[in-house]
Amino acid sequence: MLRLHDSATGEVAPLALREPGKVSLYVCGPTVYDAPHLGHGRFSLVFDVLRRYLIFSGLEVTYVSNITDIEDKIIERAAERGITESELTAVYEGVWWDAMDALDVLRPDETPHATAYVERMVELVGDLLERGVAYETDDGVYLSVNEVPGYGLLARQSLESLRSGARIEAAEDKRSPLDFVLWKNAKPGEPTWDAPWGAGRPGWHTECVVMSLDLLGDGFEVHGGGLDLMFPHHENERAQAVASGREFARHWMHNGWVTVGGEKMSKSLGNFTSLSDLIDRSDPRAYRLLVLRSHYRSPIEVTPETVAQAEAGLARLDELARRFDLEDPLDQGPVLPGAVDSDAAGSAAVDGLATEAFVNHMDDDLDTAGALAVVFDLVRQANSAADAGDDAVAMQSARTAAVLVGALGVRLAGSDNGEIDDTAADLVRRRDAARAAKEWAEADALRAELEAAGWLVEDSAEGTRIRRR
RNA sequence: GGCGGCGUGGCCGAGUGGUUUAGGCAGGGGCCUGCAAAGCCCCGUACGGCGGUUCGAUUCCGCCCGCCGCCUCCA
Repeated sequence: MLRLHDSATGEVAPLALREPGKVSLYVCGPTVYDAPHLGHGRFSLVFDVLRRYLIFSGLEVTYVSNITDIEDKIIERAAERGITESELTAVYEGVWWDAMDALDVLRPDETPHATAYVERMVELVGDLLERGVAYETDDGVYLSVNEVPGYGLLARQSLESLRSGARIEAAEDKRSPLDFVLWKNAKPGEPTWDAPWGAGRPGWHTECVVMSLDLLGDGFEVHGGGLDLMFPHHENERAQAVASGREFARHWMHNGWVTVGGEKMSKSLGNFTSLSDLIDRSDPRAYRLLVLRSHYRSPIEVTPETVAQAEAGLARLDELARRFDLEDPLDQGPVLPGAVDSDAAGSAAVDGLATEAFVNHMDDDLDTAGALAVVFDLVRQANSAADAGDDAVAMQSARTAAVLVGALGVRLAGSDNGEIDDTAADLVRRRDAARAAKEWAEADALRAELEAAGWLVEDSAEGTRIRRR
């Protein structure tokens, strides 16, 4: 059984299901006012891996991740560009999904948009006002954190210590500096929606509260996001839910930072910050492997060097797929638990011990680095057995490696050698002839020519093989 | 000020109270190869510092040093 770290308790605990066999995840998605950066990529990959692993474990998974399409920054950015908010968000939502597809992140089962849920948010705020836990000011409606049981749970600090650390000016009409806005009263030029207490727009990520509870129901299993969302973003979501008498998420998961030079990545740093840049400059699978190589709660360094290391690891996996002519495990979507005991190719079944080791690592709060080590051990075993002529063992290890790596969402680029054009094909023919005639100088020259054209050249019993590099 | 995280061999990065050990990348030696490439085999004996607990600590405890993060809208 999967055990996960819970940000609310700081402890690793078994995933508690509402209903046997089913699990629901809500992951805070992007605010679409700009292109995604590496941090967005990381959380998407982390929770995609979780989702795939839950499916691999045999659970029926419902995965919801929102698009926040109304927010201060959206309004500002749209105004700067002289376009409407919806024009702006349409553009960046498109960029978002392109990046997700490139990373092989599965589309969520539902992707609710904040603007489609404003009515429900109005109901929630109305309910909170009725219950007397929220109050109106000239600016809007605020939640009174003193009325919320356990406020500070995710910050893991008491209300008192939070209050003492508050660096904001004790604002306007707020009763407590920690009270936060649920509804912002209308300002000229801003999008507004009607509400009984006055037109305006939603405040503190009320959409996540409404959408998660609407789509997944009370007490859904996992709520996740980046570490920076823990407080105050998620704290405030929880506060709204709890204050309205609802049971919110059972587990809170937060992934660590992407760092650059040891510091939290920020938009002003480095040129590797854009997710699209990374995808363009490197094998998109490299980022997944990079994310997988470290624990999801640890910071990761994304540098040209670490990306290159990941690509080198990928090359090793691809080489395995090529050697054993393995199918891409992702071709049929997420890898299902049946993959480990089926015998689809009519070849040896998978390595049970290795699979068990893999599962043990993953069940331990997603020790993907350990799980990956199991996979690489299998790669070596497969090659080693094949070198020794033990094809049955080799095939079993290779198949197991493919299934397990597929369970993590890593695609194998086995047989895709790139299109071999006529010029290259001709060079290959001439090289084979030269080699047959033992004209080594000529063969070497032809190899150099192929390499200069971007081909990776390998000799084999069947003759010269080339593929794109 | 409050709260939290981290410091592992050239690099990245797991893990553990003690028998052999992560794993990847890079590097050295070897096998294979016409030469390569790929693959395989062998090699580095690492855990910030100082104490403590212990038969024994990188792993537990304390202190120190260094780095990083959160404390109102940042994944």
